[in-house]
Amino acid sequence: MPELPEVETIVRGLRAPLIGHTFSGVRVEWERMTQPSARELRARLPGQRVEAIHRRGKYLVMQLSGKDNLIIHLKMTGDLEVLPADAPGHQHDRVVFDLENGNQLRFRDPRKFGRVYLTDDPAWILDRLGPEPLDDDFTEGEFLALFDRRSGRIKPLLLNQEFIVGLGNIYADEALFLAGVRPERKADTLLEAEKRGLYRAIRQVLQLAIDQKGTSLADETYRGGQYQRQFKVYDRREEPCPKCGSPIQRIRLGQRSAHFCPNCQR
DNA sequence: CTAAAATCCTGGTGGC
DNA sequence: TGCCACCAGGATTTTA
Repeated sequence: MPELPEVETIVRGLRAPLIGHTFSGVRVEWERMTQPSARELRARLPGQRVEAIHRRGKYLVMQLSGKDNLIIHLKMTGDLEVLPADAPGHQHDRVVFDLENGNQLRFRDPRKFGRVYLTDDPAWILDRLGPEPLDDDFTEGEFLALFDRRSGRIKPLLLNQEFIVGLGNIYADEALFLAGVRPERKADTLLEAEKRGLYRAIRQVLQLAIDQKGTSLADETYRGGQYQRQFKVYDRREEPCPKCGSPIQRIRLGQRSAHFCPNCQR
């Protein structure tokens, strides 16, 4: 599942092949994945050049020369790659963008959860998002302030992109392990020292994962990252905790799995 | 306002 | 071997 480190890795890889190049067409294989419609994409996208590519949370944002923004969310199983137009296609290619230089940007997504937006006003998509955990100016004090009037359990809260962006099920579990906090703890019961530890843990886990070019899982399209080798708790049910040897537990929390060490996390 | 459940999707898996 | 129920989860929508 592409989370912040995977999207960041993909963004960095797309800059060289895309920036300065111009879209010449688009083919949509699954209508529900684009907004606006495929018809409108075909009318508006051709002729627009990619001027910059950024990441905001788990969204990939391409600034285009025609004042539009092409915004893509990979959700669970999406992946993007640039290939020559005559390279063999893939069964799960859902949206294929033609470029004037003879290449294609291909959005592959077996589960069809991904989304493609074209808009001249990205605010309606991006404005609700919480702070970027790795920004230099995202301070410990700002993180502490996020807990105002928050009473739900900490794990679902970390997954809420309006609270803070970038964490998905993997890195939320890993950050909570590093901070020594149980996923089912109520947010308003965390001590200030625990919140400070969680702030550091989130930034450490995400930065290390970016350094490893993200995580590659067997049932997902995204490949190349190595962070799965660093998992301390995620997908390690009944395996020994790397700190104390206790069996890692897996529970369900907010319709998601949560992994933790019952001894090291309180 | 916040919290939590339901929803969208398909490929892989385990049980029989 | 085939069939089928079930599981994985990011973000939006619905419900409380």
